[in-house]
Amino acid sequence: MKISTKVRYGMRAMVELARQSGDKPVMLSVIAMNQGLSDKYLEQIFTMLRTAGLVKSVRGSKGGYILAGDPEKIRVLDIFTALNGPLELVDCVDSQNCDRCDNCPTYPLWLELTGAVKDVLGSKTLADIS
Amino acid sequence: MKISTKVRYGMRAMVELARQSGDKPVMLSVIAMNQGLSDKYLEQIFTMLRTAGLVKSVRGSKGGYILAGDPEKIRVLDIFTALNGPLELVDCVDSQNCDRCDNCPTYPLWLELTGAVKDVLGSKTLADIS
DNA sequence: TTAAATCATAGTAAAAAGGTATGAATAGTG
DNA sequence: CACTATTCATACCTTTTTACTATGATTTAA
Repeated sequence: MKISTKVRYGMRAMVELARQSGDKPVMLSVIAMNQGLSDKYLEQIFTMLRTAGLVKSVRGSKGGYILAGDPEKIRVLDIFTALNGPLELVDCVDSQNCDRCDNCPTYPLWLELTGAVKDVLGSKTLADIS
Repeated sequence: MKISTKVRYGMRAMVELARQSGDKPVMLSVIAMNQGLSDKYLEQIFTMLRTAGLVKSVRGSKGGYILAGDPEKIRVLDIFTALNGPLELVDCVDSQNCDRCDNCPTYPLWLELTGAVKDVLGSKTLADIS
């Protein structure tokens, strides 16, 4: 059970974006350079962040990315799920696709655990960690 | 970020073992049957549980496994780490093997998150979920 | 028109997950 | 003692996921 590089890299990139918070877009190559990441891999990550509506892109020369809103309004949980997919530590937690779900002794445990993670991530914004 | 089948299967198996709590050892084939799991895969899982000192084995005919202690004394966290490996959501949390650790904005986040998970798992015993 | 950026899609090598298979070692039972 | 039932040890295998890399199209400022 590990946090993927997409989430880790993307989170760091978002913090950097928040710190650079001007009206001018920031190029991926700059972020990649500062954070020691691959340009191309970061591109994939930012495609996900854009699809999730967390950043806006400016195409063409002098383009780049900007936060889609104030860092205070962007929840860490939303960044996480954009890059990780839905936060469910076990498949049966969100989608009940297990036939022994209703008398499974461990189900409540996984539910509580997922809830604990969601609480931590959901209570913080990008501003909190920047 | 998902919980592995080893942890999930193993946790269920431990609950079953706790419920069958007699002085007689329980055969793996019985647990595998009841829980709908593969015998051979369960064997691997119980090897890990035994190595971690959570169960004791009785070899030979009429053999099987017994809990190494009272369900009240066996922490869910210990079962988890026996099957998952050390609980660190990110490598740098326990072993500081990242050179940007000290001025990494996301490090405290992953630390807190790992702590939250550890709190939930550490505060429960096998008796609590059985 | 050109250069600099994002966008889109495909490919790929390594690791991890999730098992199976084979046989040895051990111990109760007739 | 021989037989059977169990765990123990190891090796193997297939699929999925992870973590990228590559290629080229599209867009836009200058």
